[in-house]
Amino acid sequence: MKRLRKKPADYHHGDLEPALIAAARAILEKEGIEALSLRAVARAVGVSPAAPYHHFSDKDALLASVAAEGFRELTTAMEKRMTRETEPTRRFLGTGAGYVAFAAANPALFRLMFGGSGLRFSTHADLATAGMAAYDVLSKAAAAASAAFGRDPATVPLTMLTAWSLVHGIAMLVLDAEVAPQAYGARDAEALASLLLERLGSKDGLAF
Amino acid sequence: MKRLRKKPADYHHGDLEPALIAAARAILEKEGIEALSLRAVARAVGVSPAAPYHHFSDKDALLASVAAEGFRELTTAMEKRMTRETEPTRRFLGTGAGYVAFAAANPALFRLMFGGSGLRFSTHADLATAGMAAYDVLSKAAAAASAAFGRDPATVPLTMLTAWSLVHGIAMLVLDAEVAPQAYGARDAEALASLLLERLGSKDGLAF
DNA sequence: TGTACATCAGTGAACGCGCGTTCACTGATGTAC
DNA sequence: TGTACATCAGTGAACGCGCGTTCACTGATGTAC
Repeated sequence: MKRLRKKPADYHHGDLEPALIAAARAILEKEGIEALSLRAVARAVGVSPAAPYHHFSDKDALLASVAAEGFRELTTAMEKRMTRETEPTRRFLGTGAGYVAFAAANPALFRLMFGGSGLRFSTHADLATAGMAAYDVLSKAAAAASAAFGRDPATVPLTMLTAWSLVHGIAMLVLDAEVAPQAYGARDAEALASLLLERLGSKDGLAF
Repeated sequence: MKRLRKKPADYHHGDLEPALIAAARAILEKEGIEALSLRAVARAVGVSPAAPYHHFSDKDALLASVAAEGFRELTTAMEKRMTRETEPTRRFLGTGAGYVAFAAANPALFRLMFGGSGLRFSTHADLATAGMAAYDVLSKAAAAASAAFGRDPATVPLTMLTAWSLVHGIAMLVLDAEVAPQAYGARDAEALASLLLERLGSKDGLAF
């Protein structure tokens, strides 16, 4: 059990690491990636500029932690959205909708997660793990949908990649204000993604 | 010795504006967006840090010009790739392949064009125009393909958006190293995009 | 035709700024005895 | 039990840096006469 700290003038913050990550996310969404400096994060938490170095080896490590948290939330967003359905195809569509809903709710974080800064999966194990977990949700849902539809399992990777690309693309385009969901009669990005995915999945819905 | 300066002919650069844009692109691709400062660009061209201000009101204006040039090249990349084909469907597929090929050849520029920094179309008319022109190529090709296939013209916007999202998504994912074309038996990003697009366009190619 | 001169397109120094990171330090805390 | 002390998690000042932008300036150029 953690002992209660006296709130004012506490020399030791107690939960600095998660607090820094949370503050970084807040700055990211409110002021954008270019305002996200280590000093700004420390300032937001009310701590000296050197304090973060007791929890992160450098700025990149903090960014990687923020991105990893993002992937974990993306994973649960997809899972939650998926478990609202029982039919395999609808569950697959649900993961896509969850993906886009997450992106729309966390635009700057989403961009950070997907290469917005120079973060490398290869140098941050935690980030790579979290990324893989998110990938797996999409992948397994695609496999289940494909199987339920009686399709050759060999086609699963391409089906999965098609859906992922579509969903990632629409998320990015809406984030960039390149596409307005309303222009297509959709309430929001998630609805637009569902629309496109359903059209994609329906036989001869898209032949051209 | 004051007399030892550059040869007089060099005092006026003569083509500084395009030279700055070219240098900015080179830095962008070689060193990344975070290395792209106005001073670095001036340095690359061999000009004082204040010189760019005679051609661009501020750093953002230079970035917007670079992005606009990117959109113009994207447009011609799609057009060139499209005109290699005669059949409307294949022409449409060609625009998508051209789109991805451009992204793969100019990753950092592509990211700049699509919201990588905080550039706003609304504040840079030139950029907006160039963006629209690129959009039109894709849009018209989609309409032609749809018509040739005898589909309801009302479905064109969604077909176009589906293809755009797919192509934009696969471009981004390959740029982020999130997806390796080789893992899908494709030579490169362009080949992978063609693969997905063809599968998409073929009747019952993707039902799930 | 030659020239005065306005305009253009550079220079180079300076400005204030916020950044990432390091350093020696110190207050708080947990634990062995 | 009380206490000494190692360890932990902060502080605050300082570092060097490169940035965007401004300023007064000057050399080069084009043109009216």
